[in-house]
Order: sequence, then C-alpha cells, then structure tokens
Amino acid sequence: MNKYYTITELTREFGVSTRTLRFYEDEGLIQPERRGRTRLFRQADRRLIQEVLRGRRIGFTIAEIREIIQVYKDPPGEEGQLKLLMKRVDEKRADLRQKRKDIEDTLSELDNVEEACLTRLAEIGVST
Amino acid sequence: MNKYYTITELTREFGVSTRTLRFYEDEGLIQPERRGRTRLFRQADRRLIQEVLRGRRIGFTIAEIREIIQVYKDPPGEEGQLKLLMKRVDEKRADLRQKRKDIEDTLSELDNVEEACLTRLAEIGVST
DNA sequence: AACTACTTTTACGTAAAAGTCAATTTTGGC
DNA sequence: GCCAAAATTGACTTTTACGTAAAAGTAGTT
Repeated sequence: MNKYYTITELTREFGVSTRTLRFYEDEGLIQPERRGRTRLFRQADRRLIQEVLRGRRIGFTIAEIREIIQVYKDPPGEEGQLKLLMKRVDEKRADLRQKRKDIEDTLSELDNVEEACLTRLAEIGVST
Repeated sequence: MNKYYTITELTREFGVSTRTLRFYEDEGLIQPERRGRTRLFRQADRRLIQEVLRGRRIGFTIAEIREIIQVYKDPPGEEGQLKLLMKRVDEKRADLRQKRKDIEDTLSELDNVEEACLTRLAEIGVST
C-alpha cells in the first residue's frame, strides 16, 4: 500500500520536532512529497531520517551527512570526483576509528568510576 | 624536574588555540598555576587536556566532561549522591554503546561507498 | 633600553542546529 | 459545510564552543 507518514508520526517515532524535519528538508537531506502544502513522508524518507539521526549522534555536520547521502542518490561519474570522494571516505573512516577508540577508552574509564562508587558505598556501609 | 609547559607548547601539541585552553580554564576543567599572570601548565594539566579533548571528540559537552572530571578530583561522599552518579554513569554507558554501534554501522556503510566508487572507476576504465 | 615573541584580559562576534512564537492555511471528522 | 486539531511558514531567539580584535603585560636577547 506504500503508506504515507505524517510529520508528527515521524517526530514521535524519532523524538525530534517538526521544526527539525522541516529544517532537514530545507537542507536538502529529505524530499517528502506534497499534497497541497502538506508533507507526505514515505519509507524512503523514513530511512533517510534514520540515517541523518545516526550521523548526528556520531557528530557529523549536516553538510557531511548530505555528502554521504548524495553518493547514493547520484554517485559522481567523473574520475577526479570519484577519487576525491574516496579520499574523503578514507579520512572519515580514520576519524571514526579514532572515535571508536575514544569511546572504548571512555567506557573503561566509566567502569572505573562505577567501581570507585561501589567501593565508597561499601565503606559507608551500604549493601548493594 | 617537574617541568612546566607554556600555553603555546600545549596548543601545538594538541592542535588547539590558546583561546580554547583559556576557555577550558574559565570552565573549570583545568587549573594551571600562575607566575605573575602567566599560566604554567604541569603534567596533570596536560593529562586533563587530553581527557577533555577525548570527550570533545566523542561529542560530550563541556558540562558533561566537567562532571566526569569532578569525580576524580572529589568523589561524592554521600549515599544519595553516589547512587545518582552511578545512575548517570550507567546512562552515559548506554549512550556510548549506542554511539559505538552507530560508528560501526557507518563504517560498513563507508565500505560500501568505497566499493561503489571502485566499481564505477573500473567501468570508466581506470585501473586502481 | 629597545626589540621581538609571547601572553593576558576584556569584550564582542559567530556558526551550526535547532527552539520558539505568531500568524496563517489545511485537513479530517461529523 | 463547519470547526477544532494539525500543519505550514517566516522571523526571531537560543545554546555551545570557541574566534577575534584591541590594548597592555612579560621575558629573553641583543
């Protein structure tokens, strides 16, 4: 049936505001259809939004997210462009690997914090 | 000899501006000593800066970074505080695990992008 | 002492990514 | 066909994390 989603359905699903989704449209990240002025979102839009939000959580800027999305829509056809893109992909990857390491380091640091808390609680005489 | 670092030494080492380090001081993340008005940074400050920057790369706000740092300096002594902190630590961890998953998903997506590029290049007749 | 290279403080500026508000439409249900 | 609820638009505001410029202090060198 190729269901349509309303904007508020999606804001509820993803926990973002309508303003945010409209902002993403202004930025060219999604292109919901229109019936009159009302936006109609399809599955494809829904998936794109998921991707945008994932990128956002990781800390990508809108511009970076747009760049990645573009590749799917319209992969560059010229050699120079392709090689440039591959270089950027490579940089991004290095970046993400660093971030993953940062996260792992921080996770084990948080483990330490938790242990310190437990120890302190035991000292005070609280049974956990 | 417990060497001191000047502000510009550290800006060079970490690739940040003097403004950034002074900002971190204003925000209470570091407390370099002073000789007259000039800041003198020690190893401890250096390590703190590393931690701050790691937090920054992950996407923590200054407030969040400060909160984590506080725990080392001055772990809370009261039960309620400790339990609250542990709850926060737990939330942070869930958050980081999500982020790690996001990163892994994005990494494999980037692999796809790269492959698409290679395929396209081969089509054009460029040997890589 | 003058020169050079940093450093400090104060204060205002800025970019990104929305949030907020108010004034219109538009729509779905009866 | 009417009306409350939902959606749209545009303008303005906010927050975070610094940038930037001006004016003056500081330290080592020649």
